[in-house]
Amino acid sequence: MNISQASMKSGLPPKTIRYYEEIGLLKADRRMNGYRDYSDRDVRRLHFLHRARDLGFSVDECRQLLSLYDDENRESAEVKALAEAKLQDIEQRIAELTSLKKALHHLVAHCHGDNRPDCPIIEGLAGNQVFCEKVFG
Amino acid sequence: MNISQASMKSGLPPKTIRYYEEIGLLKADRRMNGYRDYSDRDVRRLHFLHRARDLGFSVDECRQLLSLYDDENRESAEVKALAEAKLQDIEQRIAELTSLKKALHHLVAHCHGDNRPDCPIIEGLAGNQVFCEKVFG
DNA sequence: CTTGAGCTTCCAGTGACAGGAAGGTTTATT
DNA sequence: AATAAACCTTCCTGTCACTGGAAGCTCAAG
Repeated sequence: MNISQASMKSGLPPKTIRYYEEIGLLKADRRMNGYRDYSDRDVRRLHFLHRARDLGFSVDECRQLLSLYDDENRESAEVKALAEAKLQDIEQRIAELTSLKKALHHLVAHCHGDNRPDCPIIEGLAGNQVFCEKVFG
Repeated sequence: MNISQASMKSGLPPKTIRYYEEIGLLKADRRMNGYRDYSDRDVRRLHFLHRARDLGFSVDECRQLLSLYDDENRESAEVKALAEAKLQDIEQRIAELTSLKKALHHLVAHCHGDNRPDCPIIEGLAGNQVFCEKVFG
């Protein structure tokens, strides 16, 4: 099937599919006319990539996952290790964002938000000690 | 002072400071020899940028914040609006990551992780309906 | 036969820098 | 005074994972 069919079935834009081919992630057969030709198996693998990317795996991690996907003799422990590492990444990012959120929330909560110029958010960003102590405790 | 002094005081790498100048965020005076020359005020503004970036504001948002920082007649409501929008962004990102985490955690939890090849993570990524229903309920 | 959709490749741009090369300046040591 | 080390400059490239667009094929329909 043509690339647009593969795109619809896998959920990946054609541009992305070509890009994956360019970086050697998933190469397609070619027809006489030069058009790419995707099999059902290709589509399954594209779909797999789509979901793995959506789950936060980098393209390089997807490369590993795909080779495990293709490997009939894989050990599930290897897959699990990858997934657990990614889980840790995600938890780390959540923790970082949560502390950002807290800090910003503190600042926002202390800003009266009217037409006067004095603003604890600006002071907080400036690193004004007095304001920071007031705001962050 | 030279760029490395400004770097140490503001916490931004020299490369970043030059980049900020290149994109018109904060331009520095020049000495006879072509070296950049930073005042204490410049350092305060660099420091401000550093904290704003750390709090998750994009460079363009930092541009707005910096002009508000410089504006003696700013209205704190304007700053607050920016900060609240950013707060929403952050909450959105946390929500997305949290749902990622859930999905991945489900997959990981159901993988026995031994030397056998059958693996709910791989099946889940492949979109295998049977496995997905088992794993995600 | 023409029109329009679909396919191809290639080039440029995104955000926010980081790394490194080539070369000028300043400072410290010998 | 010579030299070496450290610091500064600009410019170019690379990162990550695409996205947009241009120029030029091919294909299906009317």
